[in-house]
Amino acid sequence: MANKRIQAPKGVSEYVPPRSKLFEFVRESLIAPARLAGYQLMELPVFEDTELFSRGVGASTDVVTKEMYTFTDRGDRSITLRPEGTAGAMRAVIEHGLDRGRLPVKIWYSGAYFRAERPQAGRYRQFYQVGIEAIGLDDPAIDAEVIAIADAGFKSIGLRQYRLEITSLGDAQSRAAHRNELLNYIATLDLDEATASRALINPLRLFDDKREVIKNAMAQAPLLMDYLSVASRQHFEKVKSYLDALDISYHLNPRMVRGLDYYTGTTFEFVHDLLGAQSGIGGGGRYDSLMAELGGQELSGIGFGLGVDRALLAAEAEGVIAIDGFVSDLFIIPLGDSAMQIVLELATQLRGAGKIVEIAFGDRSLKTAMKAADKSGARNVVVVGDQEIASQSVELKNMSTGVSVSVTIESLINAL
RNA sequence: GUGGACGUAGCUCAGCUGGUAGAGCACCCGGUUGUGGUCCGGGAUGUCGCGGGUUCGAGCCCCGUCGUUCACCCCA
Repeated sequence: MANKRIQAPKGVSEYVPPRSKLFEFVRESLIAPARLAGYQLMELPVFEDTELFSRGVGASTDVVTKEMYTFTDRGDRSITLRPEGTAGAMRAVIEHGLDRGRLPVKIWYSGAYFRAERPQAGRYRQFYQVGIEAIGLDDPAIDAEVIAIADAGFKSIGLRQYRLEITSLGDAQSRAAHRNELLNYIATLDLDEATASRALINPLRLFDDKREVIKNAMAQAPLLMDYLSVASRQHFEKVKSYLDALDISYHLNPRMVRGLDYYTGTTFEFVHDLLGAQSGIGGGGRYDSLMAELGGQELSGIGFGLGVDRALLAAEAEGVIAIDGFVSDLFIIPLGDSAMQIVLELATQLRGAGKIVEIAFGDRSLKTAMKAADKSGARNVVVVGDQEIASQSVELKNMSTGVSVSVTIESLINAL
């Protein structure tokens, strides 16, 4: 009886050579600007107490109500695979007392997140995000800095065909004032049951509906932007002026809706043109009450999450990155067993000096080994046999020019 | 979760109105004596996603299932 072939779980994204190199490049590029701005790493668990998300992300959100991987562990605890990064980061900040220390707390993180959705292009059940959080400052300048960091990441990959959309969700009083007006307006509409019940949970959702009928119906709906309190309005105006000063272009989108309940004030989203239905490559915003909600100090914060999978897809769609061959510095071909011992040692030495060095294993013919060297993408090749061991020198062959030069084994490192 | 399309060698795909599988690329070996990329010769590879059904006979038809993909939904 043949063994059943085991496949990866449905909808996970995975990266294997040679494309994994692009993934690595994209992930590192996205987070590099945060490092340069003084953000520090936080490495967190991929699973948390379920309550962290129902309280932090919001019990009414789709993410919490129907997309979480929740299970009971052996100690009868309800555990959930993290669907996003901010709640866990806040939990850790509070647990380690960072919110009682020097402010702002500036952290970055990177890793896998989980959502049990139906898979689609750019939407996976396990996906990768990098994110940052800046906690403990209300200064609109840091809103602009956070947005600028995300933008710098995308730009450094070479992405061009994306746009930044921003809005302000205001403070609690702004939203309360608007919510009443909006519900009154929605009450005048003739909606199907599903839409109506969604509207009751979060009326802002209707702004995001893609159906033409709803779009038209919502065209005259009151906008939150027009109900901002004086403080919220001033804050948002400042953020915009800083973005202008940074020469970061943005589109005001007063109808933007975010799926996580904790967002307040400045909120933003990066949308890419070439990605189909799953076009958001990153997003984030300010959260005024999340820290307190999770039992920490009453501090406001702002952060973002950028989709590594989608940024990679976008970069490929734009043709700004492509798989190139693997390149190494040196390929060493040992002839015979005593040569192998020396080569093993030599390779270790060169690698210690930071050189990428591969060895021809398997005792194959020289011709075959040369072919292997060619295919490996090595810039240089040396053969080590009895002659070389006796003379302590090797012919260093440049694979692109075909030219060899004689160098002593000792000085090989300088010749690479 | 709902609906549509798809699932044949590592990859891209072909396979006529059902008669038990092929191409290109890639891969492996060789073209003698210690040097690759071209060329020539040779070679391996698939339980045709999986399970069941119809049939004398199924990669081709039917059902189920798993997966992929696109849209809805949702969002990174």
